[in-house]
Amino acid sequence: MEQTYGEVNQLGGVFVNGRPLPNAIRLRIVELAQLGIRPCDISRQLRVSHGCVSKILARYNETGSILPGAIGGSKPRVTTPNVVKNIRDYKQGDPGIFAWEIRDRLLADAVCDKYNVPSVSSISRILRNKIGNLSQPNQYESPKQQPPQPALPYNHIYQYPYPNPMSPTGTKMGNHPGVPVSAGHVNISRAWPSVHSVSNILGIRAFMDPTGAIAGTDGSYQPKMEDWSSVNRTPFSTPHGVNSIDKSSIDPDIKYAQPASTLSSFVPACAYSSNQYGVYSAPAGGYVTPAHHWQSQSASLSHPGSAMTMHGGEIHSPMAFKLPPRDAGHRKPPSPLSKQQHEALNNVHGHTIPASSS
DNA sequence: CACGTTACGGTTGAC
DNA sequence: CCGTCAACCGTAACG
Repeated sequence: MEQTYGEVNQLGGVFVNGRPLPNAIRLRIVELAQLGIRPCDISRQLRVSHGCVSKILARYNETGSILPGAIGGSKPRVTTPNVVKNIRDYKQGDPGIFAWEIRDRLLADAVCDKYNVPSVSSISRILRNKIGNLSQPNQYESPKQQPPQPALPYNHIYQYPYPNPMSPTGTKMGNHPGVPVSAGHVNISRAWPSVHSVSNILGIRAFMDPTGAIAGTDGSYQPKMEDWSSVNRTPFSTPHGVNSIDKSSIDPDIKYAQPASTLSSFVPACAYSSNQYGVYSAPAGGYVTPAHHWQSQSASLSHPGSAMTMHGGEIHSPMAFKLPPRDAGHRKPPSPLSKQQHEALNNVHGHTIPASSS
């Protein structure tokens, strides 16, 4: 059903209402920002609303992730069977106990951590609804849920083990190996200026959903981003600290990456750029190609020096269909960008879009 | 002019 | 299986 046509914003950029911007663009936003390019310029160059640029950048600064948040679904329930059970125990142990006292005890007993401890009102509700009259202990917790505490469904397994120091016990996510990281080489430390790296993302994505990675190629607006997004999303735990993403993971392509030179450092293996764009553009682009990882990467990395350039290069697909670029073209102000920056911007240019669709 | 914020219309996915 | 709901999205517009 969703052909997901893209819509065109005032800047001439294409977007799909309700859906996150493709990773490539998000990444590019961060990259450019790291180069010192101003948000307003990034906005114009990538044709993404400044509000969006602002939001992505802010999120990146805060979490270290460029990925969108998890869309849909329900918040993880804090009132897991285990929690309910404990509440019941507390109540039975001391019928006169106050909800806030129960809350404190949950924390004290490490049943919950500050991130998932139920609110006082929730506890009251639990006492009222689920526990009701203790007098009749036969009614146990919720009817069905019995599953091994779903803990945080949100960040399922993919949650990354944040190095974060303060991580609250509770939210123990599935930290641990499970993660994609397994991919052999971890780290590619490609020295991003910031601690966090964005690079992997792509990697992750590719890694997790190969098809998806190239996805766009088929013309559809990419298969489910949320998948990968969840990868690094950090729900609530560790409000910051998240640097998450981190490099660890992936970057399959990195292997190709050569010790790139300086610039490249800013552009992680370019790996991403290529396919990422596919996400949106691919279809029509004519790129349809065989899908594989394309040339891009190879090509690109090859020239360290010009790294960015190329990396953008592959994107060339003209936005042809849909919006005549006419407007955009000239508006570019004489911003004081360094040459390097300009280059960076340039390549970025042509992002296209899904428009096509059939 | 730059940019933070937010209303709005939209999508997604757990329940 | 379907509807509801709450989370997220990006744009547009306001300040």
